[in-house]
Amino acid sequence: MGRHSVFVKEKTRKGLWSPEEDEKLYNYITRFGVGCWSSVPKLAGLQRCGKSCRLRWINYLRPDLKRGMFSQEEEDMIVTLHKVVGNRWAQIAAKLPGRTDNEIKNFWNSNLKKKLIKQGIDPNTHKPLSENYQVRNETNCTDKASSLLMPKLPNMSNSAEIEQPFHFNSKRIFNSEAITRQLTEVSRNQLVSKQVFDPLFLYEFQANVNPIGHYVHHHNQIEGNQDFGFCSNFQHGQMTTESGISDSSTSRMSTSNSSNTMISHYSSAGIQMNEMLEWDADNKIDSLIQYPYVGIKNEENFSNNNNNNNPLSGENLDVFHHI
DNA sequence: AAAGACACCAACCGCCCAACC
DNA sequence: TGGTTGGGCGGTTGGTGTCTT
Repeated sequence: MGRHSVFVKEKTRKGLWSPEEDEKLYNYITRFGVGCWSSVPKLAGLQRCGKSCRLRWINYLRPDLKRGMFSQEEEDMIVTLHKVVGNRWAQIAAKLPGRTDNEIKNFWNSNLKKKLIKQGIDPNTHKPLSENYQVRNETNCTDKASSLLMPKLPNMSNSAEIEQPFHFNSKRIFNSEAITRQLTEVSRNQLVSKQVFDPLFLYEFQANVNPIGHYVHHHNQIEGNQDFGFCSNFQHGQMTTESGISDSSTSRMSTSNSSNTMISHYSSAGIQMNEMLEWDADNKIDSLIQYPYVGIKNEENFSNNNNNNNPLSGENLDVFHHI
């Protein structure tokens, strides 16, 4: 690892974290805070490198993590931001409270990328695929996303064919089909050129979902954020649902089936206009990312919600008792 | 029922950069 | 001023679960 000589000298564990390791790290950080990561493993009694501890904390143990499914706003937000900043996941994550760059990156690669391609949009350029396809064919481009998926693409000049979902895994396509059904050529263009939040769309979207199971998990996650992102049925490395099925793309539904459906859905995005406007890294983005949230009622402040929680409460530490 | 294919995601790797000495 | 260290980031990999054949 070159400069990170510590990792070579010390016997460091690799691979998945055990519940005991999680507990040690969690207890240490919540008690003493994040100082020098390189000293954390020793002080916390872990045989991990500091870098690994940092990653584990940031991507998994951190109390303010939202976890669970991405809401439609979050999806739109990611697409919109990616259009502007590209693969700068950290920048995108900074605008999505409770989400990590790694999480967003994975979600993009496993879900959004394909969704965009299905919509006839090149995920790299955010332009219609038909144009790029021609260019790529001419230049023999070996881009992974395009080259792998391109052979399956229908003729994008035929709008009727665009409506046909590709032959993805029948279960996993579940959400995507619902989305695709909603997306006429016009609406799809709107999605790209101007993000539009459509509650009805979401309502229909959810109508196909078993109200129990995956969904309940997410519901608890968002509205009952008292447990810092650890839900009561937390298991090591997994956020399980009542049906015992771990989260997957299949369960990426909007947030609530309660009477507060839309409200919690709105707030679940955890995005506020003032937060966006504070983003000085790329001012040109601001104008782009404001419109999806116009008119959105944000009754809860995700950040505040989290800040009000006590990270050292027994409830939070209780998560490890379930492991 | 079993094997292969596929999808997801946690974690690792390597590079970059800023801070420190 | 140059070397070292630590943190951050994006790309990639490998394990695991699920689906298809």
